[in-house]
Amino acid sequence: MLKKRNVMTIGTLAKTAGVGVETVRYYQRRGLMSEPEKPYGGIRHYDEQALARLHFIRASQWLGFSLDEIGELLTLQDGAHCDEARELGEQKLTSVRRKISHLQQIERALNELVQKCSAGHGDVYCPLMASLNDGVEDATTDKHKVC
Amino acid sequence: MLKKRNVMTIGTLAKTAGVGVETVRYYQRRGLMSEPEKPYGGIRHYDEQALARLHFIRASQWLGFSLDEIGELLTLQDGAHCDEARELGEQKLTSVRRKISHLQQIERALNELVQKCSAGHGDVYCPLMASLNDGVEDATTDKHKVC
DNA sequence: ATTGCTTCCGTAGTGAGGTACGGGTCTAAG
DNA sequence: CTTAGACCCGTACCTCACTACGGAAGCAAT
Ligand SMILES: [Zn+2]
Ligand SMILES: [Zn+2]
Ligand SMILES: [Zn+2]
Ligand SMILES: [Zn+2]
Repeated sequence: MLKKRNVMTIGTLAKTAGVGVETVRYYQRRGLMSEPEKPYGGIRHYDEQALARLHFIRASQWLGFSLDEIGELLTLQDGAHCDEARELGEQKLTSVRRKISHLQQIERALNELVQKCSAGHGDVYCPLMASLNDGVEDATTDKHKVC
Repeated sequence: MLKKRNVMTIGTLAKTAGVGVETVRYYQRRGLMSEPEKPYGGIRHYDEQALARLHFIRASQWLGFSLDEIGELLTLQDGAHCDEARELGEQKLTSVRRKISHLQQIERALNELVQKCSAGHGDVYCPLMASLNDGVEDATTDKHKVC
């Protein structure tokens, strides 16, 4: 794993960025990274630009962007289109907030069910199971259609 | 769509429960629902038990259970194993809470990026893009490995 | 009786984001 | 010089929860 001053093989690149080799090749197939020219009969080498690109992809991915959206972000990377990139970011922020409130709804419902069950119902029907059979009351059908 | 006193065809059942016919058949293949006996050369009919089962599945699914987990829940449905079902519920609750805090982390990071960008950086580098290139600082790599 | 919607049944495809395999070629260490 | 371990490349496979397809047969209305 000698990287002669920012020149790496695909394996070193992948390990440095914390992804698998196959993942890098997959990003290349998706058009998110370019494949360097191969010296005659030799092995491709990658520089720190490639590493930066991998960082960009993983960071964007962590923020919730899909690989398609990341492709779009990459075309806006030149700095001249930062308002469009910000627009994408705002949309993603909205969708993240929607996901959070969806999960919080679920959290409340689930917590209530577990509480009711563990509050000891003496050999009568289990309110947890009963609620599942009834459809978790109004929580599921009604509100889920909204979000 | 005549349901002669709680007897339905698969299509009526599906529509009543708000799912597709194919979905019902898929649940049958998964072993989550049983397939009623078919009268000679005729059409299977479903009763309200089947409908209740569909409600159970969709409610559990809404709470974040996978179809495999729902299969497990169904075997605990008899009321004698409600502590085991509650255990599953508690695990799911934990995982939902983990997801929420994960998303909240993302929400903070994304919000900060968008704010910094829209606060007008006069034709200099865009902090949003810069952060993506750098890996969104400590947020991504470090903390994501924890959760 | 003919049209036209369902049901029945098996198989196959979707999307997202990879992961695995297999056979060939390179290269570095011993 | 040999051999272990990368690399190269295409293709297939994976999970999850559906969704679609295709052809035969049933059932209801016109
Ligand atoms: Zn209980
Ligand atoms: Zn929802
Ligand atoms: Zn900007
Ligand atoms: Zn995480």
